[in-house]
Amino acid sequence: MKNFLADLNNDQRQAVEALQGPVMVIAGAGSGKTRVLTYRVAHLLHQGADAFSILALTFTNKAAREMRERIFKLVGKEAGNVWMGTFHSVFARVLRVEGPRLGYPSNFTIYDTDDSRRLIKSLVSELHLDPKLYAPAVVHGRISSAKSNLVSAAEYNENPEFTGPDKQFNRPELGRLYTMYQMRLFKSQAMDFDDLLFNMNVLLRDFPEVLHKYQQRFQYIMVDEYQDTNFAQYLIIKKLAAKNENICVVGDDAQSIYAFRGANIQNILNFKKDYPDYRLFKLEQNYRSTQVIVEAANSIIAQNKDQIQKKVWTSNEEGSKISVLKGANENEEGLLVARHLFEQKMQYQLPNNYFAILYRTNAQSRAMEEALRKLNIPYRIFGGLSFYRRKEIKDLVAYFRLCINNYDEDALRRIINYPTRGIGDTTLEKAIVRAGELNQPLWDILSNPVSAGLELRSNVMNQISNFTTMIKSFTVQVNRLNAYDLARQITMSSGILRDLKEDQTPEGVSRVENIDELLNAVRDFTESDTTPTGVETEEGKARTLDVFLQDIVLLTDADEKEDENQPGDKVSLMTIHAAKGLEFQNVYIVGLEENLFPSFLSLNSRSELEEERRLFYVALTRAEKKAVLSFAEMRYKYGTPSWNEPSRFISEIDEKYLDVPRKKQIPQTSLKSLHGFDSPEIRKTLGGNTPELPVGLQRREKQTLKKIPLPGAHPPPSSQSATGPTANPDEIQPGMVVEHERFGIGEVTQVDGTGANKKATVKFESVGSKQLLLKFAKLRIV
DNA sequence: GGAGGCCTCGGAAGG
DNA sequence: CGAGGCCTCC
Repeated sequence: MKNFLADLNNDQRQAVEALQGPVMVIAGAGSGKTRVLTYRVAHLLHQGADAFSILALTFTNKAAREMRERIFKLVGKEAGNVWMGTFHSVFARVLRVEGPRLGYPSNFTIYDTDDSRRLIKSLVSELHLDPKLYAPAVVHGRISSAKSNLVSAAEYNENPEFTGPDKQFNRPELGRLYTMYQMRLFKSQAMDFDDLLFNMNVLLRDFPEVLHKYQQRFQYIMVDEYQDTNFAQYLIIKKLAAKNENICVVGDDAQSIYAFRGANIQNILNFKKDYPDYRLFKLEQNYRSTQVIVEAANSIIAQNKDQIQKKVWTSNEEGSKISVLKGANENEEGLLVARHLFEQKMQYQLPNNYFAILYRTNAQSRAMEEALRKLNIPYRIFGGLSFYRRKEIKDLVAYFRLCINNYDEDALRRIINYPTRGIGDTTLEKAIVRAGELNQPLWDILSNPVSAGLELRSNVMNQISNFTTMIKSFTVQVNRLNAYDLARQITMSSGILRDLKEDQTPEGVSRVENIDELLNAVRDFTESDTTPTGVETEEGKARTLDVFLQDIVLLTDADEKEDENQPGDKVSLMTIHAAKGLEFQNVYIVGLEENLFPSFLSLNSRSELEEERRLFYVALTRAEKKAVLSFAEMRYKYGTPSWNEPSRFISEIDEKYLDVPRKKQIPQTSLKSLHGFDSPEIRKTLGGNTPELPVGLQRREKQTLKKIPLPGAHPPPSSQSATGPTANPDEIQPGMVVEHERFGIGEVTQVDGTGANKKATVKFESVGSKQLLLKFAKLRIV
């Protein structure tokens, strides 16, 4: 057996070997975080742990897949039995089993964000509310935020803390919308993404036998990117881990960039409060980047107040300094970047895929694309519309959904008249009203229109009957045919393909190709032994369409393979958010201007500004060898020109890491001339700068959303543990009286192990007996 | 039901 | 400026 622990440095190995008890690993950028997680799982398996008792949670399918592959390389096929996946996929899997306790069938449908918004839009219209005030995205955001904080619709409506701001913003019906939204989801036998976490919490809260069962099953729990967890996720982990407390969370507070979508950095800062006898490991050696990049990144992040102290360092080469490019406008910036990239590529003979261009907002990609095209440099943009969110795919998938779950109202409404079959808005409207009056699902009304008292012309009645009969004929096949055969049958008989083929434009042809691509994916699934998200299908379990469908809603564009029509060696273009977790030899961070990066929306609060700074930290630490920063003196924003100073983040980097003395490259004179140019007169003639009022309104909305308090919320973080004079581990002997910074005075009753593994059993006056690893316990001999 | 004109609005994005 | 939603008109 290969001693794979030898592949690890000292800190990594300790984190891997600390299998029992609560463990927090603070992993600096590029410090081998994934390595620790994967080796930990491998080590657990080598130590005899049952693969089925290990739960490893990630935020993206990609991270889960990569981890699984790496564990497979270390331990072989046993890796397939580890519960490994995203929060959503793992708990969806549990809810397929336990959902009936909450009244959901095990084949419940999962609504994605688009489905949820469509439902809200329809509710707003049914209630005759102002669609501008109750924009689906706003309403959904508020509901989502409540659910992420485990606030139910009933609690929401009772609590003025939520309803107050709604009234204030002229949206008094928001609570009612939340209630109705949940009712409609339930009637559709559907959960949205937030429900997967919310309902998992309900299960663990209300069903002690379920709690017990999964506490028993998941003996070892690991969580990646812990700094990104929200309250609902935090509480699930805490409950599941409560019995064994074999919980290991890995993260980096310096890379927390998702507070805006509910991530709560307090979860990482307060781990020590939840698990007072936790062990903390810091991975501080960076293996990715040059000294210049590591040190420059350190000098940036040092400006933040909220952080866990650590010193990231590297033994890599010093490397070349960070270049700064200045363009007169965004197009010139693009050209300078493209030229610089081209020169690097030629000088060092590098492939295109060694380069990435990172930006703050998607809109910045255009200038970069144009410049790259001019120089014939191939590129790939990440972060477009995901395959499964395209209209033609959602339409066909809606057929699949409706066949599997006849009560899926969103799917029903989406396809009842697509392709056109004479069941128009008026008819649908009547049926919906009737469904409301009888409090019955829309599907039941349409299945029995006569007994429901629907009065329609006979040919419309016929069309409805044809439609429901067709769907039912598919439904009975779900368990008889394999996924591919049924999917093909639906595609052919529904008329979708015929409809799409009528459109001979390039877009139309591409839509037909996409349908083919979806069918290929179904065939792959039918013939393979894993689901689309990579979970192994159970032995002997049929590859039916419902199993396929359960999975694909959890996929995103990040899970898609490269365009097969245009494979090859390309420069990567993406937002910094999308670049998290990736690395490139050469990284360009563009658009480094005040009001863009940091975003003007972040400038009013320290915490938001600090998140922008962490974002810049993430961007810089993606680079292995060379980082280049660029900015434009002027760029068009919404069609009007705007002038901004170079970003503060450039000047926050210690000058010695920049390859041009900053005084020359971004000289004060330049700033002055910028100011001179940006005179009120000029702004006036050019039609002003950015709009002000809508921005202000937006900001306030966001802040009230964030005000939703967390039930059982954490107190604010405390400072790091003090480092007083501590005893050498060798001195500790049984019988000694020692003092621990947190547990107080106690007597050493036993000492085991040697070296780094040496631990003492101490009987404390206040908290009783504790086992402490002496390397970390910081005991003072009294 | 679809084409075309008009209006509005603009952050980052996992599942 | 440009994308997307909505309305109108055929």
